[in-house]
Amino acid sequence: MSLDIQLPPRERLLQAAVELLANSEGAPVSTRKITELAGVTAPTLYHHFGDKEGLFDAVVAVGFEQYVASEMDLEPTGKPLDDVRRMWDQHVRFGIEKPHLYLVMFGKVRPGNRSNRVSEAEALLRGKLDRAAEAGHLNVPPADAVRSILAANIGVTLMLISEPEKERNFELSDMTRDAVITAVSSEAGIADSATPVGASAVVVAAIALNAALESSNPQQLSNTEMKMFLEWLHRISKTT
Amino acid sequence: MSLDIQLPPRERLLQAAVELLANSEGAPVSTRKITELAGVTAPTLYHHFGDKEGLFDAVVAVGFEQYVASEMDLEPTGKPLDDVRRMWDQHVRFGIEKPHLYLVMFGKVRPGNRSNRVSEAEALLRGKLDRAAEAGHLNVPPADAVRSILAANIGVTLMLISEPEKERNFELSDMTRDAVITAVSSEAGIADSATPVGASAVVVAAIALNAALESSNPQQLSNTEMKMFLEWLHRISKTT
DNA sequence: CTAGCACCTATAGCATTGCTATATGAAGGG
DNA sequence: CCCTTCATATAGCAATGCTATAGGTGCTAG
Repeated sequence: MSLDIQLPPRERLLQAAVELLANSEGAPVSTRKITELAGVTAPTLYHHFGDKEGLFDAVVAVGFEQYVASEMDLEPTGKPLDDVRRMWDQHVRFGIEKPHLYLVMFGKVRPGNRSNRVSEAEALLRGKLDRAAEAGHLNVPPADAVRSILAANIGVTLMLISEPEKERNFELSDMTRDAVITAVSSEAGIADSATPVGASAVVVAAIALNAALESSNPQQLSNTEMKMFLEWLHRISKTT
Repeated sequence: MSLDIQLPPRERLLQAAVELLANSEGAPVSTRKITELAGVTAPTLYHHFGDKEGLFDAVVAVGFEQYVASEMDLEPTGKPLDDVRRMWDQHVRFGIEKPHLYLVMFGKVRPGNRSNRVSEAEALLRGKLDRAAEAGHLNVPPADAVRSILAANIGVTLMLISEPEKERNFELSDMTRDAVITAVSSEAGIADSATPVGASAVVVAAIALNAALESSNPQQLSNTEMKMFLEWLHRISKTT
């Protein structure tokens, strides 16, 4: 039941924590299980990490470095706002692929006590947004843009994580991403909302009809007709 | 140290839980402190609520009802999307005013396991958005709009809660709110002031869709399907 | 009036949790 | 060879969520 590979205990503890964190679906992981799997006793853990939270911080630091690295691997596109979009996507992907790590990083909110990881993620985003601002692509201060984008990004990721895997609809991410980024950017100002991207009069009308039908069922169509009608309506409502 | 007011133990437990939850700044609240403050022993708690989580659920249910009530108190403005904006603001205000309750509701995310409160909040929003859709103010299906808005709303609220009270910048909320709502909305509503009095929303929407289809034929339906679809649309458009 | 029954509460204690006071071992420098 | 320093282990504490069991308490049936 212990990691036989003879590494220094510190590394074994980290490895054990990662493994248990990954396999226990969101359930709390005890220090005892960790030390047991690492083949080590309790004081060793506290000698090296001081705290359970210290150990988890170390684990998260590793994960966060991977996340940052995966972002740094990508070359800047030249359009800073496109970089921001890509960063958003990386963020979401990281959360989906390693939910346990992500939740340790961003999941436990405390009043008046912002977590380090949030600050670090903010700094990362800030870099890109400063460049966007220099290029005149922002219509709000970068500091404001960062907070808005990051808040939405975390909110979306948490929501996707909390959804059953099968039901996950990533359009949610794209939609919200473009919404907040467009809002802070001066490229396509907020004002042109009258002609939203990809929306056609047909889609708008189809959605409206669908909603209206749900609240009152007219008698002009039989049940089977209505069923088919609704399905087609649904298909029309789906853009792209 | 105990609540002297002689209420039924169940109520005393609820009251004690609320009080401790409110005063302990985000720190975990133990069942022992709760039962002690309520002047009651452990089994009583488990008899009435089954679980610590059960007790907290009951507490949260009370808080949520207040939240819903505060929303219901407001009369609809007539513009569904304005109602949505107000709902967003109510959500944020609730989170700021009762962070402990809010965090119990929305703070503990588990992979693949959406919380009841999220679903309930979704249903609330959904009501308003359906009306917006009926009025032709949406350019995405209401279900998608709900998720995007709610995810951003929760994200923003969590971020505001996690910030030191002095630094809180509520512009973050307004900015993000308008961003996501604008993104899902088509202010060029099809059924705005031109809505004939007395005509049902279904008929209006059907006529609008018919008109929209005449100018652009979508690819989602085959020719035969489209033919039948148009005929049914026609039947629906005929007022009885 | 009393026997029985359902409901509610208390006594006492279990297993697990994070963490630590203290002791033991090993490695290196004087 | 001793002494310091670092790293690990023994054993156990206090707090946690929860429960097996038993004891009231009030209501209804006989």
